[in-house]
Amino acid sequence: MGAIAADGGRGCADSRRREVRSRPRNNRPTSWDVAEVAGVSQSTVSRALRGDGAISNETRERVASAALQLGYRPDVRAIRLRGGMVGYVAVVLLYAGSGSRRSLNPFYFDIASAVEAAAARRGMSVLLSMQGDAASLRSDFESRREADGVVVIGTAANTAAWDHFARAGGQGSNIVAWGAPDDSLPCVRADNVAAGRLAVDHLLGEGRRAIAFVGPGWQSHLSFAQRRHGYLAAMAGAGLAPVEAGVAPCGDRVREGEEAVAELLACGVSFDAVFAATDALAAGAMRGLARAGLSVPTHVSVVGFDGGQGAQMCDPLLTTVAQDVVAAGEMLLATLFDGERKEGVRGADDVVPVHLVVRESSALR
Amino acid sequence: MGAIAADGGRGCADSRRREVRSRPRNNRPTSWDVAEVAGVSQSTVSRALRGDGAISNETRERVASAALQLGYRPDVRAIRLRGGMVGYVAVVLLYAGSGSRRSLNPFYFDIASAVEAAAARRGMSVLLSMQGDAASLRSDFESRREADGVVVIGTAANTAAWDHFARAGGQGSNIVAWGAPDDSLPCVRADNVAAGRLAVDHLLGEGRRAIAFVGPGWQSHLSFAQRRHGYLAAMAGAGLAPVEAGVAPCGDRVREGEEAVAELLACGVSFDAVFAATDALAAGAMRGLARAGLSVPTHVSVVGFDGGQGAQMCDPLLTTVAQDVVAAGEMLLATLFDGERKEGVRGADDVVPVHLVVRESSALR
DNA sequence: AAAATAAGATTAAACGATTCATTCTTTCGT
DNA sequence: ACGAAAGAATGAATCGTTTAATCTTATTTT
Repeated sequence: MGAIAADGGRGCADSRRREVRSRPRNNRPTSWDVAEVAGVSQSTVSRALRGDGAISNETRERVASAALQLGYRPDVRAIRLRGGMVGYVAVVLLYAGSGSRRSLNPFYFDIASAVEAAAARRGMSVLLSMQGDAASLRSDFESRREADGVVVIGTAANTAAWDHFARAGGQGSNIVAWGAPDDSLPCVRADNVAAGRLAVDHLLGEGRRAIAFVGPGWQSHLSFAQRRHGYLAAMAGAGLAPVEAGVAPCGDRVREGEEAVAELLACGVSFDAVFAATDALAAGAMRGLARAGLSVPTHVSVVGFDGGQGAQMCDPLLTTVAQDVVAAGEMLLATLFDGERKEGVRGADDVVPVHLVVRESSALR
Repeated sequence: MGAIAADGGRGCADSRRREVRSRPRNNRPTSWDVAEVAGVSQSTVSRALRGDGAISNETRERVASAALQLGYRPDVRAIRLRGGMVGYVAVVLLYAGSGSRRSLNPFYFDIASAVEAAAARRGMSVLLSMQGDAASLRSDFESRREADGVVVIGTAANTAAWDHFARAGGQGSNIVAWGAPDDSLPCVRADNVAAGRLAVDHLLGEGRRAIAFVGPGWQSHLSFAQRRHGYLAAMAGAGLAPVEAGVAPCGDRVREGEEAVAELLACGVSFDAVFAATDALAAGAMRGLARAGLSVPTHVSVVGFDGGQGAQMCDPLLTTVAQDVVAAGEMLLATLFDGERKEGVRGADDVVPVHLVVRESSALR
């Protein structure tokens, strides 16, 4: 005690520490700087700031104010090195189509954005890969293991890529998909069946009876099949016969919607409403109707599915079954990180809710 | 010393090292494992793999094969902590508008995709941030410094954010912008003046004379000002009077284009063509024309600007001045990484080329 | 009053790479 | 043959945190 009082024991200890850890003052403050200012040890700073062990209130406050004063923020790089987490979620966007005709569904960006928001809530960042082929995935995320988890987004028909992901999932990679063609890997989906029902019920409420489904009819993709199933069930429930316009497996583009409607009209099939499995297909359907001199919604009502920004570029504005993207992002990351994995059986609450957004393409005036 | 020599220096050294660094075999191999297999020191592994110092060919090969055998890949977290480059480009997308009405220009994703392709060519990956406010930027990329460079994309009116970036750039952050409001930080732009000229010349070639400009007219944003300038110059060159429809500063959304045209019509201004500063504005203009019973392109031709996927959701398909996104991505990364920085003066070849894509909205039939 | 206990704070050991300063061999020039 | 220089590999410090293991005191128990 006496000795310490002689020249300030604390100051002495500090200067010694400073010598030991020669500090070149790179640029930003570290927990050592905070410790120096607060007059405590570095580990105390760490514990005080994260509210970890036993710390007196007075010390906690002194540390907090020192940190504030210096503008201290912990360095993620060190935290991650120490803690085992990388802090990255890899988001892989899969193209539809192939070769030079490949394209990305703009809605995927809405999902990616929601994933980023959910990741930010967990203190993580997003590594984006839009090149989307199996090769780039292998080099980026599997072999280097740069991410703590991988979110694959896309309804692509690229079976090679999906096989690859399924294999990676089987080998213990932390992976989850949005819109996988089947259930061979953990997957989050919208409530597609409800979506089909919702669309049909809305159109029935408007007095439509001959409601056509525009979308991939084959078993190629579970999400599409579910939407179709909801549509068929609702039609059957109303005692109406379904009208289907075939689209190529996983077909998801404007042109394909236009061609489907054109084919329907060419065959002389009559209908007064369209439920399209995708907003892009719906936009195409509206083009096809316009080409044939039919007015939306006067002659034909159109309802799409997705609820992204694309629906607002159309004219008339597209009525659509919107997915709750925020919930989707949260659910994807929960599946990746918040336990309850490897369950195999998924409950009904693993499904992202949908709701109808009524705009101009179905509002009879 | 004597003890070590007693039973074989190398073998003993290895076992000693193993003892010292108790290895819990978390999951993936480290450079120490490679060193053990190759029978060299850990630091030699590092130097051998990155081809750094003086290493004999034989050792290099032994290390390489050991690394291959173990499937070793250096851990980014450690490299980062030590202060090296990590191979990440942060891409920040800025919202237009604010609050709950904020939205992202879909074209930004095309740019982001091009940046990713350019980054992949350099062996780098993309860290995406779409939350885009100054706060998240500060926490993500400045204070934490996770990326080797930052690409900011957006024509947002969010001056606080831009100020922040300018300050970050001034403080030595490796940063480049696409579509900054001014030249306060390194920036790559499309050849906006040429774009305005291109659009006007095309419309003149169709026989149009009263060509209206729909876009932000004020000085709010350099890119918009340049497009307007190209328009004005081309009109003056043809001896025609300009027709301008004002849009809010940095206004970039469908609704704003629609309102601008509606206002023009309400004022009794007559015109037979529109050049819009953005595809979204052009889509809005077409909506406004349709509402007024005017047909595109029969009564009025419309030309947009951007050339992203959005232009293909419109009906009729939008004629637009397309930017060479591949060149844009390459140029952004070149500015970030390939020297020639801090020049202040930028030559004409720092401008991304544009070209006209003629589709339905201006093709008189 | 001595010993046991608990609270508060400190030391030091990881985490996994890079890199500078050494050490140990060899080879070469004079 | 001896010192110098080059070549090849090693040791140890470093980056900035977290956290287990200690070390002080102050307080309570017997």
